[in-house]
Amino acid sequence: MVRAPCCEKMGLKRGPWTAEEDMTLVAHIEQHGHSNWRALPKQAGLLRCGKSCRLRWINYLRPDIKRGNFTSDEEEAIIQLHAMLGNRWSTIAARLPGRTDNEIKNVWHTHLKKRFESSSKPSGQAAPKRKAKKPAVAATASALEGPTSEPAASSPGQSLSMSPGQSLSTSSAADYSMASSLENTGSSSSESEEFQIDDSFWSETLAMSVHSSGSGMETSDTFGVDSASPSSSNDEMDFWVTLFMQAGDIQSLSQI
DNA sequence: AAATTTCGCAACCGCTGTCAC
DNA sequence: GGTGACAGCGGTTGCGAAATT
Repeated sequence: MVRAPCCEKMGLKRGPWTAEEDMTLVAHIEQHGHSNWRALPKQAGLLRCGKSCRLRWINYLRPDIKRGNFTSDEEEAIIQLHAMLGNRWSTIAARLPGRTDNEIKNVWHTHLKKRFESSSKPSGQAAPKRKAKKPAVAATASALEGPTSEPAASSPGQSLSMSPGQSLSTSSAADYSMASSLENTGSSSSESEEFQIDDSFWSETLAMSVHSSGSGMETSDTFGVDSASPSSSNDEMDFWVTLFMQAGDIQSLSQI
């Protein structure tokens, strides 16, 4: 199938977003929503293609995005989920409230992958050559600190930017319990810290997935983060995730 | 202190899936 | 059923900043 380019290259801006562009986009989405990404930049008066606007919103401007370093529990969760799901970053992201697929993908490729690979080797030494240089996204986040910049509220170091009445209102209690489970273990991970996961985290996580699948395949409610996404493949993926999780649970039970 | 190397992150590109006509 | 438009996803890249030499 031949497709037109996602946007006309002529006259459209590329590269890093400015604070003004961010504010324009946020203001427009808050007012009109984002039912049509392709038309949105024109309506908002942005010289960007819809794809770029969507990406910026999803990965950075959404109010429910959790900023700051990944906790060791989150990192462990990513490793576990990646082992089950492979490079299905969006699916993994759906299990980590407030984290984006892009962010998770970056974290994986930058250090989790190395850590995972080195830990899978017999004499592996996960010795990072460098320490983390700064809180995640601090650089660009500062550009957002403006009068109307709602997302600036999600500043680096903030532990959990979403609130129950916010955009995640469609998220289930399970998401929140997972989030709090992740949060409760507290502090951001230091590189020297061995990542260890509280047993209760996985038992909770597995329990909730088993519970949610108890009445069939109604898992989308439980895990869905973005209710706006109409994709039925999400439901299907949830089904498989649940299945994987159950399988893991069953295996672990059978080993007892 | 300067040059070089390495890392982390934001953004882009191209492909696929879904939906409407 | 075929086609085109759109949204979404995953891989990749470019660049700025930090660490190292």
